[in-house]
Amino acid sequence: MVDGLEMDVVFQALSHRARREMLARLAEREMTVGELAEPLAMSLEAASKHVRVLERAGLLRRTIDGRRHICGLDAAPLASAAHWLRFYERFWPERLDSLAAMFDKKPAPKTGHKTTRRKK
Amino acid sequence: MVDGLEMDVVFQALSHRARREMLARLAEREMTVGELAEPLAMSLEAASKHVRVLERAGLLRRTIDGRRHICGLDAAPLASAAHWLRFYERFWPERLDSLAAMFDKKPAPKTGHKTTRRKK
DNA sequence: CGCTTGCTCAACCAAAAGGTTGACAAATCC
DNA sequence: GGATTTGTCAACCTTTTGGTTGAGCAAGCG
Repeated sequence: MVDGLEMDVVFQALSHRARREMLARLAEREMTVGELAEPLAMSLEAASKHVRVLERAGLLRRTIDGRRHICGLDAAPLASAAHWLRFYERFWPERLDSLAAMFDKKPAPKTGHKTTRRKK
Repeated sequence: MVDGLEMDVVFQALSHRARREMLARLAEREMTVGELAEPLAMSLEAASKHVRVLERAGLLRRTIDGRRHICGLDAAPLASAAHWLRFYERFWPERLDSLAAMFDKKPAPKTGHKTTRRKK
């Protein structure tokens, strides 16, 4: 079971919507910190902190060009994460249909997450 | 780009080593909270909190059997996470060799993460 | 019955996360 | 040179996270 300490920081970086959106946009093209911050409903400094988190996780590489900081995606740590997840493939339905269903469902079948009680 | 709010809670659940270890052990067999807690260097209550975090993320299902709480793996949210990650496949080296290398390297090639400076 | 086991709850705590604002530094523009 | 743009730093605040301990409850066991 491959599971470095690095995983902590990678998964944690992925656990915030704003950071995932940054990665998604970096997948299209390189961007400055300001560009990354622009669509986000927060201060530039807050966005800048998110950039730093991604950088610490190794998901973002920064090139300083004058006063602009140009950010690029580094997906390598995502490969590690995917590799870690792959171990559990055997436990989820292999047909992607049912996976797709998880995203499409209208009111969502109310995933009960009910705590069942065994033969009272 | 599929990216539900649920992702926050899943990735966050995965961001702690103890919780990942719990999942790994649940992949082998169902376990009680006490069993999950046993190998961990923390109080039972602390471990119990981790179990709760996994439960909130939908990664763990609990069945109450008398005084014992029996926990089982639910890998479905991991499928969502894997699906999210797959989008970035195109950005990492497809040969698994290099991925394997990332884990095997002895002193690790000191991933510089150096901030480069453009044509001063 | 009374003790032990398995677990949660409540209170508390320190540290980290996520956000703000104001000041400042360094490039670039005019 | 002066103003503007781009981003960081520092201080501060609130909420969440991760841990502790002590109490308590509900099953099971002798």
